[in-house]
Amino acid sequence: MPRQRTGDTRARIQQAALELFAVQGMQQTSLQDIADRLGVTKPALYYHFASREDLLNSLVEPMIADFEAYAEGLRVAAPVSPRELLGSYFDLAYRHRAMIQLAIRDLSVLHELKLADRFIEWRGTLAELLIGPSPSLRDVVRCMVALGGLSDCAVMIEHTPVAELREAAVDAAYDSLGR
Amino acid sequence: MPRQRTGDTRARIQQAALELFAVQGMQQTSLQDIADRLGVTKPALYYHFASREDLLNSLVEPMIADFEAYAEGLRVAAPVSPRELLGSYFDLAYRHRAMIQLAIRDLSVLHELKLADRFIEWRGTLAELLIGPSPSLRDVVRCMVALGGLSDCAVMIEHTPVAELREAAVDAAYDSLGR
DNA sequence: GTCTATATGCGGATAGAC
DNA sequence: GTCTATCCGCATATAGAC
Repeated sequence: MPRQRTGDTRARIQQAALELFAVQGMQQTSLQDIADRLGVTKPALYYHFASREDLLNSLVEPMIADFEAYAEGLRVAAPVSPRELLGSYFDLAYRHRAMIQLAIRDLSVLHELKLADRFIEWRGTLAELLIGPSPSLRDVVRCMVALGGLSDCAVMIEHTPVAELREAAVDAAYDSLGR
Repeated sequence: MPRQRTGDTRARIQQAALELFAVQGMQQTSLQDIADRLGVTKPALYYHFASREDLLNSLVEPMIADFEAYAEGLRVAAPVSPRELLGSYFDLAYRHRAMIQLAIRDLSVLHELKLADRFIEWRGTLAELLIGPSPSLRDVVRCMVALGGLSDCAVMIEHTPVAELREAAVDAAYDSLGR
């Protein structure tokens, strides 16, 4: 590989980290591993990131922003049909499937980064749109099956074209709502 | 608290470990933490367990045995109806909900303990009974939504009486199968 | 921007006294 | 059965030269 033209080292660190995370998980990946993979030393990383947590945060940031925008958009937008909602939620999960796989594999890290609370909040927003406020137990259950199953399919199943997967997943999720 | 009558230290170690795991996760809990909680020192733990991994294994063992017996039982038993299957799977997940919560929170540990493969195998056994061999994409998706949603409900939702929760979850899962 | 060298701490694990 | 003392390795992080 040719040497990088200019100072995009920060981005290269992030990419190396993601590649290693995908193989061995976030928590099992040390700064040493990352530095080795780039052929630099640990202190070099500290020039670009204040701390390990700073690096992690920079990787998770884009997903957070997207999820937060999605939830906020739903809050202010005109009501949509359940199928539309399920479909757009699938798309959201699918966009960030790589990061979600990491998060699932290492929930503790997301706990460190204080994301768990936000996840719950996002889910709550969706749930209320699907089944309204003060839902019954049956509603809560159906909502958990629908949204959980939907994101599971988006993240865990490899299939192209995606449109096929999306349609099948939305159908199953919709059925689990029991109308 | 009164001092323990006799040498049930091994069990007390296991209990202390589980309590700490529930609060801070398996991977984040060191032997030092466990020893401190019992008011003993680290080497004392090594009298009762050969290693940290040995301790972890001893905690997970009962669940493994139960899951394996369940899968084996299905393999040899006469075919059951989808609703019966979903119901018994709910019961299984509910029995071990505490341990499953830990496992979800720390998938990497189960990876260490080489349980991931078995989990996949268990799921496969169930899936085949639900949708037969060589399933279509739509079948795979529906199966993932049904079984994933079912165990999510068994593990994540606090509700008594359990029978109510079970019925609602099985209904939702059954609907997601689309007949 | 990246290096060498180093501080500091915590993790699991063992030796050997009591 | 439990202790004190200790080894070893690896983690994050910093100081300061180039």
